[in-house]
Amino acid sequence: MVRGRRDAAPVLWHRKHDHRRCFEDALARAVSLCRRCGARLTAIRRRVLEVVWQGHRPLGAYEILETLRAERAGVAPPTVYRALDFLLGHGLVHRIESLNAFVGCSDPGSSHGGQFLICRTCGTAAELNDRRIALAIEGCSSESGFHVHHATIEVSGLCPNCQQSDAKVANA
Amino acid sequence: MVRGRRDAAPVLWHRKHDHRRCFEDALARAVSLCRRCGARLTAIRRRVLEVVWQGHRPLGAYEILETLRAERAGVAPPTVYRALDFLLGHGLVHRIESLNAFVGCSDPGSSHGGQFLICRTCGTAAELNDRRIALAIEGCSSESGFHVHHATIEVSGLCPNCQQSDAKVANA
DNA sequence: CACGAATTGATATGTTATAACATTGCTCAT
DNA sequence: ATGAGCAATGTTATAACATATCAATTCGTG
Repeated sequence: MVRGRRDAAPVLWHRKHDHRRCFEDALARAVSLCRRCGARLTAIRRRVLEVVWQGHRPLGAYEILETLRAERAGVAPPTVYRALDFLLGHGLVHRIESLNAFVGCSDPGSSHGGQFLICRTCGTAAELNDRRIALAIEGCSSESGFHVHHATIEVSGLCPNCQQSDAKVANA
Repeated sequence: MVRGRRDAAPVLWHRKHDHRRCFEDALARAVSLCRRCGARLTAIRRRVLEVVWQGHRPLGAYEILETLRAERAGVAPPTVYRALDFLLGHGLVHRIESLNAFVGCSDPGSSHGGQFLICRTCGTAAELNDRRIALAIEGCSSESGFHVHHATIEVSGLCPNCQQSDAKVANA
């Protein structure tokens, strides 16, 4: 449970990153993952996944809804929530509890709780998946006799870019 | 930031625990803490704190509201939310993001993010405050150049009691 | 093609949280 | 004492997030 796989996370802010590329990769992985397990990545589900990925920050369900409504009439909240449930169930997106928002999973296919660094200035969220954190939590929990099912880890703070911006403002 | 102070957490489930006593202690600490920093622990705020502590599991704002309404007429949501904001601001309660609920802080006065073990069967939440977890998160974050402000850590699973109950059911 | 199951549409409603402004009541300088 | 200033609370309305329910449609399969 709560298996971390990478120690060095490919954090969003480390380098300029090709948004289109990362999004297309995610979509391709989703398609192949669904094909393998016989799940139906229908048009709506696929579109919701695209919208979530293109936002590249956690999006609220009603933000997604607005985007869909601009494309086709008559989309209602249940449509979005059902698509999100599907995507959550297949590990293609994560829910950010502290924001009531959703974000694409950067490592679908591997079973893992999400670990997120969320910038409270620019709103971007980087998915971390660090074994040390998972192990620390698993360790403490089992010392208390607690059996872990899922760990929600959401760290709020300042991303590197926004720290710089802050400094500039302070110096001005 | 996110300083853990104890390594061995006094987890709720370790022993039978005197509910009245723990609640009275919490209230006494709150009173003295507010006196020291000049904050006004008014009747409403105090009552909300009592209700939250007596629940001894995370309570939703509207659950608290119902309790208050049974005692005095005309209490509305803002009343509860304002009291909760005050209590959150002074570190007397924590918000559980994954439940949209509130729980008394077992260690007010020390600055700390909350770490919670939440049983998905009985609903109780035990506050942990483990340095190892805090350090792991601080470490990973700073490796990514991220400056931590607040860490939300909410672990869902089975408490010792409910693991036993499950086993009994399975054997029956 | 017809069947059953999964998906989506449509409407209504439940749940959580805050905005906005009026009122009360306390403190403190005069 | 007294009233200006401010913090707290009351009151109403509404925003934001989420789900229940049932009808209609679509899709894969025999």
